[in-house]
Amino acid sequence: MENLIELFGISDNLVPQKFKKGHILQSQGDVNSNAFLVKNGLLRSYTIDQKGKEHVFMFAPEDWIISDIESQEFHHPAELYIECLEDSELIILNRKHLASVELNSQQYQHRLNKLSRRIAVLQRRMIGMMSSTAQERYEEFLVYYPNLVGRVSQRMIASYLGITPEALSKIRGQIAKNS
Amino acid sequence: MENLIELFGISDNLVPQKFKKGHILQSQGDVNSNAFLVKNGLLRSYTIDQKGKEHVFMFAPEDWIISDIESQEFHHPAELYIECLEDSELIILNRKHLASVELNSQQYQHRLNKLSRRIAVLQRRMIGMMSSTAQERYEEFLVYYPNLVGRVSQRMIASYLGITPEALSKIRGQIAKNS
DNA sequence: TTAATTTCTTAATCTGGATTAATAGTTTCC
DNA sequence: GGAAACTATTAATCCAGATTAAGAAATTAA
Repeated sequence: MENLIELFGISDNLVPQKFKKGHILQSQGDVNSNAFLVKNGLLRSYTIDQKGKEHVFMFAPEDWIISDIESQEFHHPAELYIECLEDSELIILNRKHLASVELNSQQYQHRLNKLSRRIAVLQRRMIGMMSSTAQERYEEFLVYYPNLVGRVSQRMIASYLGITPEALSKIRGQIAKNS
Repeated sequence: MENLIELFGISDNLVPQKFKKGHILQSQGDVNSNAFLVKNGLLRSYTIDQKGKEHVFMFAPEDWIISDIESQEFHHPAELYIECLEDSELIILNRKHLASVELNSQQYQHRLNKLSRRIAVLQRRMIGMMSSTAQERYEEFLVYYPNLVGRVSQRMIASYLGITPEALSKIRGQIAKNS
């Protein structure tokens, strides 16, 4: 906990709050969106598009921070829902916490580092989306997030990969057969 | 120019350098990658995948900064090529410049803000990629980057959108017909 | 504990965009 | 200034993954 204060420069309201599986922490359109630090449990963010279809944007297991950056930093209505996939303990970081005035150089560097990593992940995912088949993306997912497999439904993995559950099921059948 | 110093905390080597259209500033695999601030001209970053196909990752017109964040921040070999699409004047920012020790709070905030915006753009693009048709993505591109249309070839717009030039040509034909 | 809902799978059919190919401009550059 | 190399377009064919449908297994709720 001290760690958090040191690294992020957050000094109060650090008591983790408990939420039940299925709880929606934030909805599309919300204007005062928060960031959530996962102490334990699992969250996901997702959108629902014009055609009513859900698309998982990211998963956040222990020690991850999840938020709709555009909404949080630039005060836009949130595009993303944020939902508990398991009973979770979370530290809620609102704009006030994150915009605390006096950070030291190390704390700023830490935040810059976190954001850079996020960009790197998105860059890799975007490139994968443009250049790899669904099967290749699934296999990469298994390598990058082995700890999420089994904890998250196939339906949601499919959604994260940008395909239907039926397509993922077929791919899994293929992989099982060829091995 | 003073502006740059103030905002970014970069104090030397600020002389812009000139490069010709077609010049490759950085290649996939390079280990000491830079960031490039475009004073004027136009750059793009792109990858070439296993199958030898090119995918445009981003365009950078005047006042944009372009880099392969993962390579630059985390010292990985670059995934992205960076190329001049027009004769350009650039300020090259190497790791030393960007890691300068003494930044003030405002300068840190400025950098955090820049990275957050980049994440917001990638988030929107990722969601669009998962939930919109090629035509919808093209129409959104026209709205978001009207100044790039005409300056960049159809081939590269198609690549940015994640489709072939033939598919984009068909879409353009459709749009022209229905209006 | 049973009923209702959700998840996963298999299979048939459909479709948006890829691939291949051919033609007509444009640029580039000896 | 002319050949070679790219760019854009149209059209025919193809295919990865979507859609639709239906049944079996697992979860949730009452």
